[in-house]
Amino acid sequence: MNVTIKDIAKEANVSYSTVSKALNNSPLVKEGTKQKILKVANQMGYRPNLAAKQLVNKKTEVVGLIWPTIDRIVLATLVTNISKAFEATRYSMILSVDPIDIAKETFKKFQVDGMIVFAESGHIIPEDDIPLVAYGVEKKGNASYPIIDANHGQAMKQAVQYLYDLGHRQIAYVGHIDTADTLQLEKSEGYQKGMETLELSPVCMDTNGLDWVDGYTAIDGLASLSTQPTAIIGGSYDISAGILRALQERNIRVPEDISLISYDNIPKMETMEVPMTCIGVPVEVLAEEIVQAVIHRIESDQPSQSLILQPLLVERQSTAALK
Amino acid sequence: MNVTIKDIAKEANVSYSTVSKALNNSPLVKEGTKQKILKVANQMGYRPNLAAKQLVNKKTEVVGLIWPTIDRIVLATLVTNISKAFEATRYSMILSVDPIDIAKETFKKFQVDGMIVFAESGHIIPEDDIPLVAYGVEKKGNASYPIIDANHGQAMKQAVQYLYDLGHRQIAYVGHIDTADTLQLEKSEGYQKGMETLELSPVCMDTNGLDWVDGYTAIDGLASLSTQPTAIIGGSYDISAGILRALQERNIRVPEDISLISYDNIPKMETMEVPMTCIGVPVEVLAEEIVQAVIHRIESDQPSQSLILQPLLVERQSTAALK
DNA sequence: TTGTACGCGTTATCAA
DNA sequence: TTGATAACGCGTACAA
Repeated sequence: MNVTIKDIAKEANVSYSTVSKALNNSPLVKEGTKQKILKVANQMGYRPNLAAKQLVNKKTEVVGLIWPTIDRIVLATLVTNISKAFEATRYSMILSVDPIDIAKETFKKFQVDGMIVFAESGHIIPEDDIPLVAYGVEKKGNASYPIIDANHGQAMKQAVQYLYDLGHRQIAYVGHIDTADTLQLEKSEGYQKGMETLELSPVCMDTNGLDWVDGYTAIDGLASLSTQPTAIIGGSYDISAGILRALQERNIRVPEDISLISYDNIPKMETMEVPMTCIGVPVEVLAEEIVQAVIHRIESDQPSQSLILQPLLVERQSTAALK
Repeated sequence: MNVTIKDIAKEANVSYSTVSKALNNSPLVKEGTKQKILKVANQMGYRPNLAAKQLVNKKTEVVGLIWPTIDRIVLATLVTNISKAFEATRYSMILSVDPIDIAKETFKKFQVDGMIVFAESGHIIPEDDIPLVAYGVEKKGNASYPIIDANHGQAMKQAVQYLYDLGHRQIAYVGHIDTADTLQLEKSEGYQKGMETLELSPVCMDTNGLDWVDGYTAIDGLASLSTQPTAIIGGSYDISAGILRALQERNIRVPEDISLISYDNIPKMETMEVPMTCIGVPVEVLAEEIVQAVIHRIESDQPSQSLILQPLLVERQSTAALK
């Protein structure tokens, strides 16, 4: 049997409503008694009963995160960061790896206050009464919920400009190009626009996938290019890791022979064999924005805005000025 | 505002206690009224309030799964399968990716009925009042909770025997050998014992890691072996995928030139470039056993037993009899 | 400043 | 077979 506020009341010789007030830090109770009650509660190992609270408040202070594509590991870092970001709030987060519909049912059962959804690009989620925020979904038509996403195109343009400023003119993009995945398309298009703006001719190497091995094997095509690039932009962490390895095996030094910059701004970039210069919305920022967005949506009546976050370039040792 | 049993009672002209009975399919209510009530409830879109139920029952019918090492993707398949396995029960599952201690706190707050923990090998989890089942943790001393695990050593012996029966005598093991990870050690030791039993001399190739690339690069050492293996046992899915690719790039055909069998019994093995013969506890079985174990622990007073599950060999096209 | 009493939505016990 | 009522643990208006 768990200890309740009544038990505490008995122990502290006060009524249980006073205990309730004290525990909720109400100004309606004298500081002295408050302290005494808090102390007793602590000693007895009191834990509030969420169910009872919820029954009264009609609030759970829980947000559900729906992550149906658990096998796409890229998002794991983001999930971890979102989870951390919630620690600073009064909300807790629970996770479901079920398909969206099933997960929504489960979360409704739990009466979560809000939901975050990671969905495939272009996919619209039917929204019902529970506040919902989506991450990385293309805004087709008018979704009724806010969408948080990174500005992938802008990131690519910025990467091109950065390399340009270092003196590079032969800049290749290695990523998944021939795909229906709008996220990937935004990246390759951003790269191309960036190149055109600077009057450079784009060189794309298609990885035909998003895994390490795809970046690794794409470099096989390097030799057959008519002009050798002095800098490469990798489309994602995994791809860039594969690229880096492939270059090293060919004794092409990074950054002395080729500069390499990667999309995705995550801590792992720091600890690669060659610490990687990268571009993208820092994953902590992304997490924080997503968390703030759901909370805002839950607590405010004003409609929440969709949000496109701007990328940040972090310079490390994989890029250098052209000699 | 959600519809409650009282609303239904009013609508159906019965008392709300009758509604409660009807909804719980109690035999204490006439079939006719039961049907009527069910129909009304359905029409009104009734959803039971979990919090209220929980307040009375002291049960949430929720199990929490703690998965702190979210970045080790191997477990993703298992998580998905466990989630599916729960669908057939009256329990729901929620997930936390926080460190064990924090996750336990969160789950206690939710008053989950039980927990499943994926922990690092050799790590003992302090258990408190709430039923707990661990997966894949070495039983050091006497943990107070049951541990479900696969018999990795046995799996390796079985793999060796299988290849032996196909006529192979030069059987190499490619996996992470020089490590403190007891899971990996059990595998390599199982292999060695299996070889010794058949009076064959073991040949180990250390991958120094568990990723795709580790299997891929380990094959670099193949040429320098004094005797070429006719069969290889890969230590995990990722490793074997790397091995397969490396072999193909060297124009070594699987299974014509070398037979390849992999540890890990997961559906993905089926869809590899060469459908992979594999050994291990089928992930669906593992999931089912884990789910049954928690539920048993929750619902029965008898102490639950730890469980070592036996592997199953699935023959596909990556292995063949020695010509 | 503290205590009393009620209600949240449900189950369970007992009386009708 | 049905209905009234207490209880679960907590928050809160209202009374003391």
